[in-house]
Amino acid sequence: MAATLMPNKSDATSSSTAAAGLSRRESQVMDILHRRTGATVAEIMTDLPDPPTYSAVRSVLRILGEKELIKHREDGPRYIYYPAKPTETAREDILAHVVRTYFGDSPEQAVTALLRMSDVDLSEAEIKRLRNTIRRARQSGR
Amino acid sequence: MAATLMPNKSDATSSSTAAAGLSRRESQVMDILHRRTGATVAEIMTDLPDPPTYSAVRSVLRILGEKELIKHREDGPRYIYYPAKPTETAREDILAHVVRTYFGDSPEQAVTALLRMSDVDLSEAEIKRLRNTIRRARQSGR
DNA sequence: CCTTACATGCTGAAAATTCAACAGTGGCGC
DNA sequence: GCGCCACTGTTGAATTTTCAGCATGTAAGG
Repeated sequence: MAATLMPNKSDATSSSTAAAGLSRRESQVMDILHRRTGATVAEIMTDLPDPPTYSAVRSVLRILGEKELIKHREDGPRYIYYPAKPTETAREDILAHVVRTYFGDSPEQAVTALLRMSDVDLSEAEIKRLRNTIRRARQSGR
Repeated sequence: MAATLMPNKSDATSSSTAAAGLSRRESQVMDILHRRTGATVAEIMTDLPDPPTYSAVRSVLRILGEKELIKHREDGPRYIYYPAKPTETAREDILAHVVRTYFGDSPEQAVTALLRMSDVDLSEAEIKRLRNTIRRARQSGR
């Protein structure tokens, strides 16, 4: 049943960094943290679009910390910041958001777009693995 | 000067609404516009997380217009706003961003996550279509 | 023809975000 | 031991974002 993914729960936007209620800079930093699986302030600063000062980055980091969206671990003299929730969790959230927002709640269409977008990069092995995944889904699901 | 000052070559984050340089509200509105394929101010207001006043929405719309991110068409007495660039284009942008940020540049992994996330919703017909898509990619791509 | 309802366009202010300077702390080489 | 360097912690201000009120215009209804 569940024709689509889910009936509209409530909020129109829920977790695509900014859509989740984060400011521009906050989103950018979170993205970097996910992409690098943790990073130092210097690294974050390097990856940021219009590199602000060191202090500016630290301010954003502090706010993200207060919102409990990130944690930090000591690495000798400096800190390494990383998302409080695993990237895996964030993946689901953002995929759900993207599918709902840009693909009319159709995961299949998203998959198709994904494949078409990168087909030249798909190796045979990867395609094979994909087919397995699909087969598995087909068997277990229904 | 720390050795880590690098001119930003092509920004780390670049097109996931907010990551693209939009503010929180701006992102939310753009998302709604994509999701509804055009909407009136009233509709936008309804879908917005913490519904602000009519005027507030219009302000955001005005700014988005100045940035040429949206257009509007007249529908009798009111306007219908819609993204300046087709949703199709936005899809590619955001997918590229998501894949790069959350899936280590691996489209396959994204596809897998997508399938796993929604496998129970995949109908046989859809799976079949998917397999066709994959086969096509395999043949044409390489 | 006049009134009402609802929409847009605009302006100025409140709130939030973004930023930079300054102060404090600990490690490392000299 | 002493100074130097890199880093974190904090505060206050500039900029941007977000918002609401007011003025104006147009179509529908009496």
